[in-house]
Amino acid sequence: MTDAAETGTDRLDDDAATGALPDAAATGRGLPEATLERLTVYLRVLNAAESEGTPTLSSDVLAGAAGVNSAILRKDLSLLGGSFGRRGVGYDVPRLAEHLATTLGLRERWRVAIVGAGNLGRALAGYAGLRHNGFELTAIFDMDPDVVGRTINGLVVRPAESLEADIEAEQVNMAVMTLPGTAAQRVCDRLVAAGVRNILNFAPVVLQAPDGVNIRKVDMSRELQILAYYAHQGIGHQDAVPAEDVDA
Amino acid sequence: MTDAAETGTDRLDDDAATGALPDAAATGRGLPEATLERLTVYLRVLNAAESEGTPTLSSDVLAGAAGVNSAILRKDLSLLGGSFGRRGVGYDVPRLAEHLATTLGLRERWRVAIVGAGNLGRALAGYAGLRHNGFELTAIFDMDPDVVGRTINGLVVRPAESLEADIEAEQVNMAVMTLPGTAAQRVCDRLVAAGVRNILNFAPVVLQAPDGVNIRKVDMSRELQILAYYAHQGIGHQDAVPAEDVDA
DNA sequence: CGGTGTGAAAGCATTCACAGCA
DNA sequence: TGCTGTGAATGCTTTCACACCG
Repeated sequence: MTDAAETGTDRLDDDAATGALPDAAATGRGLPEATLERLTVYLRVLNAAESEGTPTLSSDVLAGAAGVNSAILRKDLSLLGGSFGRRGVGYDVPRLAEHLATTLGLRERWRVAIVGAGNLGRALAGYAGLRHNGFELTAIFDMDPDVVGRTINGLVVRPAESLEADIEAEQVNMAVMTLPGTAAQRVCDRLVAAGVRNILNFAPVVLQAPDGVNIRKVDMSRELQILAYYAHQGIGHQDAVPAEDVDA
Repeated sequence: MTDAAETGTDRLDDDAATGALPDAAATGRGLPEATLERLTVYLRVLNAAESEGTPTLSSDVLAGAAGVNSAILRKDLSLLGGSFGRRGVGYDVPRLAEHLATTLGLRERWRVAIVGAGNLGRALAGYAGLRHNGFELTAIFDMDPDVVGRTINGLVVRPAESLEADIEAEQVNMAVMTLPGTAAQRVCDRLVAAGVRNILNFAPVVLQAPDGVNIRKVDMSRELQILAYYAHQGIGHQDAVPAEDVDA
């Protein structure tokens, strides 16, 4: 009943509740959510800088490119422990990038299954950001017999029936759910039963799952609605950088 | 240079930086970001309950279905001003739903253009959550001549060249960017120049935009990376409800 | 100097706990 | 009695400001 029943050709939604960890920051493990979100942005900027051969970046420049102020960037990096900057110089780009990637767990091997081969599932299957960073797309499932058997990005879409067996056989340890809200909770239960402990959910539904299962939600209609709110109420929310000249 | 260059068949990414408003809460306008995110979830649950004919919902039940605790739900609703619950009974479902929708600006008419007709753009075009809630999909644009002219969900894909003219002619006031990172900043500039002040960005890029432009970002690779972090570091982040029996 | 790293202060958000109304 | 609405307390996050180093 928690299900807003979004059905149709596509399978969508995005969101990310802000569950804080029990105890966090200062320990080196257990970084604050807010910091984690920024780390992913820093990493992206660093990767871009690295592939351009930029050797170092000051906190001002890096922060500008990431759309945050430099104080919080330095604080974020200080939570990571090691010292990656040199005073008077800046941060060593490759070293910091590597450290961030490791901290985020991107040096592990993530075997990802996509469940739901609609437009959104196909979009994700071809998404470069998935293929990079240690994410290995292993399987795509769908319930629709017309879709099963088709090839997407080199992978044959498999029937939902083989979910459990394939997940175990291929050691899938991360799942992306791109399916209608009506099917989401059932599929989630099956994924969990099959041993998956990490789920990225695009269905517009609040999933119930046992403790120990990591779930994140991406909810596009949430983002649209919040945008509508800011547009409606006095214009002027800014999520982007206020037109400063920033360019790593 | 802030661009991580994600290219390919699809056009993806999701994220949402947490830009707080200047002064917020208590005034009735300017609700905290965190509250806004939850309001959209409450609204979804309320809509579901309403279409099932449930007349009232207690804060415990509503909170459970939304995946939050009841204290924060009551606090969130109290920020809205009006009193929508009756002590000893609960909240009047249709009344509260209507109030939330109005507060979020969903009773305005939003004329939305999608820029980028890849898989992700197509997924969004067919997304029921867009058609509901006052969002009216007005136009879809793409740069690829092979895609221009195709019909998606009843709309013919238009060439990027006509972006400015069409936006003005059809009074588009909200844009969704589902295109590669490499094109994102240029398109954003054009949208802003054409008068669009509300943008939902799926490209994996930090956009620069002048003050007064509302931008939100949805970044899937961010969500994947944060999931990887929790999976890597001691398992156990929970974003879903810890398997309580909640069902509106 | 220029720029990092970090305590201490300020600002937000969440939780508690209870008064008050139906 | 049951459940809302809300001040007060707690706990996070961000910002400030400055010591310290190359």
